[in-house]
Amino acid sequence: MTPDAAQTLVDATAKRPRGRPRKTVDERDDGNRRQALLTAAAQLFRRKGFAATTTRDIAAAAGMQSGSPFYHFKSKEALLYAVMEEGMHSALARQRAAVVAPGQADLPPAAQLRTLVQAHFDVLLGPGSDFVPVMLYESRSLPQRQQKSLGKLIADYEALWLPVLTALHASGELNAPVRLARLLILGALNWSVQWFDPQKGASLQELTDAAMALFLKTTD
Amino acid sequence: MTPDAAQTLVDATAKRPRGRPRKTVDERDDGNRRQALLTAAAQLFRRKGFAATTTRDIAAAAGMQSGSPFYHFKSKEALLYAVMEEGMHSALARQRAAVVAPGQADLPPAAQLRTLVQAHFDVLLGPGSDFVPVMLYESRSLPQRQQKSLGKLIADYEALWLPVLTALHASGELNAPVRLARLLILGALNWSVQWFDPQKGASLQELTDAAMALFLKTTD
DNA sequence: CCTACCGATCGGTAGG
DNA sequence: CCTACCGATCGGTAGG
Repeated sequence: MTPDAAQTLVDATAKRPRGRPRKTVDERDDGNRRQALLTAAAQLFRRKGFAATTTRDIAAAAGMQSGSPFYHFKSKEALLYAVMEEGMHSALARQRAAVVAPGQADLPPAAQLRTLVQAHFDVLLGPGSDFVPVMLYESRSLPQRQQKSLGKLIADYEALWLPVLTALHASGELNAPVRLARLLILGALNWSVQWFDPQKGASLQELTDAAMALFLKTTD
Repeated sequence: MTPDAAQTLVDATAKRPRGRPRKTVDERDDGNRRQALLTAAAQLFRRKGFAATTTRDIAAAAGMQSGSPFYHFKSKEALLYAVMEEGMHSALARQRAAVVAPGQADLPPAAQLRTLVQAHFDVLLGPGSDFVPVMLYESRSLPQRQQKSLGKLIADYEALWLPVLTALHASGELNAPVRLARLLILGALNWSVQWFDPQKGASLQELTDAAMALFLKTTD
């Protein structure tokens, strides 16, 4: 480093306002590193499971040293909870947007169900879809306290399905008790996480078609 | 201990035949301890997951010391594999017996499907049903080698469903591509492991009814 | 966010 | 199948 360069740095420091020091472009983004941890954790938790994933794995995947995740999260469990919460929030936002989209409420119930099913598949299997599958398959790794907390979000999510299924039941298109039907339907969709391979086989479109054909009586 | 009692013990030893010493009734049964380990492991793997379960947990649940499981199994993974294999073997035997039961082949396809569904629910949720759920939810914890080995049993199991679903598709009672239908149906059933509570709510009978009503078009 | 580290736990083994 | 133990790994922390 030349004396001039050093001088520049010192000058820059001298000109800084009080309080939290600014960082350079490369190091900026406070939330950036935290988000990198979340993404890495979601991916690893999904692939290997929570207990089999090391905080060191996660740190490495986010380009950090082994102790650094604990600067952002109090514990490994807190990281898991954050992953699940982000997953549920985005899934809820996604479905709510679909439900309140213009004209959606005027569609026949079968078409409304299709919207829910398609969005659900996308949340589970689409790009960047590691968060919700972790929520689905690792919730027992969470302390009961936080399981209850997530339970509210899950209840909200499931509540979106009930009016649609009730309407379909009333019209004779759905021929099973509504609450059991919801559990079975969501199970059929959730299980796709275990076998769906985006590289080969069916598209999400075909999957949605098959699910609709399976669950609903054709009334036309 | 009185001198007489000690004398009796010594005499008993003197009268024993050569070779492997006989054990008393309480300690007998070579395969007994192994089976106790399998049962304990299945239960713990199901409740806490494979990675979160300690071989010490399993040993304690079977009434052994921490190192003893390794007298019966080469490794923790070998224990997991044995649990899964036993689960698949019993499930296969169960379904095959149902399929070849007298008169079963003469039943209409819908009734045959009901038999498969009911037996599947019982394998997942009935008494002593920890083995297959472990197989379903922990297979990623197995080395690829053994995953492939289990894959054959799984393929055999799924093959039992195909002719029945094909017949239902032909008759118009099932309205979705057969292979996707099988994946979705088994998913709906398998997911019940996550929510079914035998203490409250529906019975396996009601569950089966709901599934049949959901999947099949009524043709009567 | 890194360096250096601790205490606990865990799968597995030797030797009986 | 038990006793006694080892080596490695892991979640987490102090101090900067």
